[in-house]
Amino acid sequence: MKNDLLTISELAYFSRTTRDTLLFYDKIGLIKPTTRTENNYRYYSHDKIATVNLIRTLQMFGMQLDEIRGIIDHREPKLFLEMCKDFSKYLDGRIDEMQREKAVLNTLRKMIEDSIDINEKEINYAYHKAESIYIGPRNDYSKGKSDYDNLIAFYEYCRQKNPEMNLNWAAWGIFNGERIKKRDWRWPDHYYFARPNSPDEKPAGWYVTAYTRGDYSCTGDGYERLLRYIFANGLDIIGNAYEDYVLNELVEPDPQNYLIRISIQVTERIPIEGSPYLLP
Amino acid sequence: MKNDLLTISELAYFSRTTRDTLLFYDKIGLIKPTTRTENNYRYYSHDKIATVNLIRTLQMFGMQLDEIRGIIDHREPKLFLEMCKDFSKYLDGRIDEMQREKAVLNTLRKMIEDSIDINEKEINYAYHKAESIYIGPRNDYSKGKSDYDNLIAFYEYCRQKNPEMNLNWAAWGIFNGERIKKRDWRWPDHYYFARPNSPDEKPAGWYVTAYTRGDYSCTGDGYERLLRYIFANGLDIIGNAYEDYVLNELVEPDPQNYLIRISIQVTERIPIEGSPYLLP
DNA sequence: GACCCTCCCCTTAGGGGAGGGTC
DNA sequence: GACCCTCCCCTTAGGGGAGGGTC
Repeated sequence: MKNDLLTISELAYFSRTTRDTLLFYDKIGLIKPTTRTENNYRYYSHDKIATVNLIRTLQMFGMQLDEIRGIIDHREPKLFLEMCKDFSKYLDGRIDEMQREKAVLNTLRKMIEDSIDINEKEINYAYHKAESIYIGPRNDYSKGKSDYDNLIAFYEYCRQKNPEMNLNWAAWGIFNGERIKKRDWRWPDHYYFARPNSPDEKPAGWYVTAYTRGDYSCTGDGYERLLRYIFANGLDIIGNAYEDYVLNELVEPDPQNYLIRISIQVTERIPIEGSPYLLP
Repeated sequence: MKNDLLTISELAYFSRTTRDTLLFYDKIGLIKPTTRTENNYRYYSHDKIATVNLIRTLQMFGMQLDEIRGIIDHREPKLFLEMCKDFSKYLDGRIDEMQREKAVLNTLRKMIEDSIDINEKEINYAYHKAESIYIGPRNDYSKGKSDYDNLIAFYEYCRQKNPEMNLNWAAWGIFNGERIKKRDWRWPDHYYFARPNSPDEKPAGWYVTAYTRGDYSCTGDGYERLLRYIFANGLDIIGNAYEDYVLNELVEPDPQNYLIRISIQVTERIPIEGSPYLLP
């Protein structure tokens, strides 16, 4: 230290950064040394510590060094208050979205965990609580449009309605119950995401559930078993069918091992005197 | 489309990415085309759509492409559940920290806003509610250690106790009241941060507050005015002095314009019959 | 005309040396 | 011996052309 000036390493220490960073800031003209001696050594005044702090804070607000260079000599309280407000709003949005992501993650997790000890051939008949979901527009298969085209349209729809939305989770399918009765389960009528606090819901009620193994076009076997069960037990389809892709590309390299869960909303079974409420 | 294979642009469309990205993935061997024709055109099978989705999801979990390449052929439910748990924990931590950041931001904002229409020469005597703050260890000025050294030690202390903590906000100073009585206000005894849900607090009680303008070494004038006020009004110092750097390097290019707020905890004034409770 | 290919250069914010001089 | 300097190369995940061939 000479004349109360700091060497480059001292400044790095006091401003909790590295010598390399300061060399870089010098190079791009963001923080120039207060003076350079004849042997080219850099010396900095103490107030550069504050400048480094300022830069770090502005970086935290999401600014690039280029912008920061523009702003650094035009600081003023009003501007800072504006940035605070913006950043606060940004934090609100991120917090909100992260909370949603967590909820979706837990849904996925529970679904996978539940699937580990299922009996694949068993049909389940049970009451389901309502679930908040996000339903896309009705799919359009005219003019040779494929299910992929519809998936793209669904993602596009989500992005427009809700730009913050995380679109990386697999979308699932909804099939109108009337179509299932006609044994037409090739393509879903809607795509949907699990998503808390959404305007839509999968309604509460009684559902029959089956699992099928294989890729997304191999659901026929599951539907056949469900229809047989429904018929044998005097039930009736009164809502939609939901396909959830439980084990999918996220966890299974081989499409032949994908696991799909199909749930169809049906009538409540009226208990009959002397007979068990649920079939074995 | 030929033989049910996708061209590179079709795959890009269906997997909501760009042609450039797929060229890049081919180059680094992350997704190779299913086949290449003699003229070097790339053709992809449909299941590559799932692969792109997988990559995007793993990226969201914070993975680099290098790691992803290692994992992509070893997918399995257990591994995915692990990653879900890790990511969920990470989200919890980030949400928590962002909420704290927001609160700190609001404190800063309120302080700056409050300072806009103050009368700089006025002394304020008022009851303050308790505030949650984060206090560092006692500063050590032996062996020529500077206040900067102590600030570094404070930051280091914070980082060790709480690695997630955001350290970019200005730290403020605490001065023992007994030292203030002896007119020794050169260096703070502790540094502290505003921080909600901290173990420490600035206690509730009666405080006298003054503002001073100038850099961090120009606080003498403020303390002198406060001591005169305290004496003139028959008050006594019964707690610490807190220096808050209201307008600092974040908002003011010129250190001569920094604004510092000094609050000292004092006795409650007993109202005297016929006299106003507060001095003008 | 729209789509495909292969080079090749560019971006952010520094980090990591090598080779040589200075407190 | 610890610190300083100036080159120079490297990193991530692609984006943006140029120049030439193909559906």
